[in-house]
Amino acid sequence: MNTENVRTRFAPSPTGFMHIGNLRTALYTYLIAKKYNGKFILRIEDTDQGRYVEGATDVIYDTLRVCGLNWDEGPDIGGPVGPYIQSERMGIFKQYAEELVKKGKAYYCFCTKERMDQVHEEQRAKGITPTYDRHCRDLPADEVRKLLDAGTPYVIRQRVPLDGTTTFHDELYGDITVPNADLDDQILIKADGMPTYNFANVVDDHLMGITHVVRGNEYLSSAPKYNLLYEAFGWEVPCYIHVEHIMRDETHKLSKRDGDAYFGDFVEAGYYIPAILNYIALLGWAPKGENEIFTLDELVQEFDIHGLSKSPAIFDPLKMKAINFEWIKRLPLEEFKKAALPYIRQTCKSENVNLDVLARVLQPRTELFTQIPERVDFIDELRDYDIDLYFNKKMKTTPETSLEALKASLPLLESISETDWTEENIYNILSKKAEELGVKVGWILLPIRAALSGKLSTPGGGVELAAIMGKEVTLDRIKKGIEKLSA
RNA sequence: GGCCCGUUGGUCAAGAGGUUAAGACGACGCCCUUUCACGGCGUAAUCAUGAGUUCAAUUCUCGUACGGGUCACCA
Repeated sequence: MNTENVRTRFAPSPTGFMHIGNLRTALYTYLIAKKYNGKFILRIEDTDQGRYVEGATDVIYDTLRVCGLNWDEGPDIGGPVGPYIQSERMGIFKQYAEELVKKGKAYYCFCTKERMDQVHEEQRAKGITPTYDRHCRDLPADEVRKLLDAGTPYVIRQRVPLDGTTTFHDELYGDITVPNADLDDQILIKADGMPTYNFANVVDDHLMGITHVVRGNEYLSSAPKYNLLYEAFGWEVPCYIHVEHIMRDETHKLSKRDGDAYFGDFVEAGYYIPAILNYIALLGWAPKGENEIFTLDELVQEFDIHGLSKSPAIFDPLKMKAINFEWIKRLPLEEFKKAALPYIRQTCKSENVNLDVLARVLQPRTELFTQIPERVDFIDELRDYDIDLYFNKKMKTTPETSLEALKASLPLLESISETDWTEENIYNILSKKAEELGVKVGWILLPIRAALSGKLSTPGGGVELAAIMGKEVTLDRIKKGIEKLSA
């Protein structure tokens, strides 16, 4: 594979959403460019007027930016081979098609849409694959001239060889050979003078000097026709890398219907962006070593197209969550705190909260940031809870023993001053008491945790919660617990 | 249906003729433990199928099954 002067491109259509599969293609494309110190180019393919969506281009920009997939050339920053928006390139394709006509590799076709519909229908009725019947392929030159002069609407079609085979090379799949007889004389220039996607793609990629084309597997079947086009022009064929789809299950692609197919969905769901990138990189690609956690820069180092998979990969939300969790755990505490704060503040508005301790206990148990609000909601307000909370088999606690424990703790905690209200001091004084009483420290701490939170599961144990919530709230809730247990 | 591609545990996957067939997620069990977790240790679980080549096939070849893709004046 050529690795000199690498130029790759990501060429999305602005649909208003960034499908996770598309983003993965963008990522791989970016990685190849960066790996070989090449250029990553962004080209917007917006020629489908019918599909125009307001603001859709911004979704592309924003997504790539927040992911760190920065492009070296593109519509907004320009570059030597612009314009980078396909709709602004419409004028340049027809001459290339006409060049092909001159070379005998393409021809004018005057068949109407209506005729084609009819032909296709008849073909289908006969059970044959609908293709162009090559009605205009061998029209005499003077007749073509006459029709053209008369202003007859026409399209330009590719003149595919009638026999022989075409072979193209894919970096992953190797050589793939197909009989030319199976290839259709596809339209290059439509009746409105605009190029078809397939044609514009070939011309643009060449004009932009693209050396590596990463695209979805759905283009595998049209690749031979691309090759024929490159050959007809005498252009160098780029290196193809076709990547398989991301599936929801064995038989279905991950699609918008699943509600979790778009990048934005995952951000909203509380995923950390570098973790999203990390996971999708792994879907269909395997690193050499055993490490699975990579930053974007590390991916650039590690990436190798030979680790790409030739079969579709099923998207596993569980694994993605695990990767996200791993990322969160590895975050420096300060960074975690910063990212978690907005989520904490959704349900915990209190100012008298030790955020450092809270962040610290939260971090190793946060898989998704969106899990945070529910987990800290007890801090502001203690909701009524069931007395069963005080039963714990392992520590041998019951509501009765808990009452004892709380009563014993209260004066001790009261004796700690506001300024000495630290985890260490709280723990020491309570564990000493436990020792005195000849019980496990949990015998005291479990009831405290229950009284402070009213919950079965909390971030941190009794000591941490007391430290997080402060002396005043702690004492208040322990008193409430004593009341409840005394009733 | 024609053509093209693919098929290793539940999932992602390593492997590129001879391996105890990695690792991760998940599951299960044990340990640790001031809850739930985290963490540590361990267990179970995979080469779609038939034939051929070979001293030897997960690995090479062919067939079969299954799955996907593609057959537009859409991109």
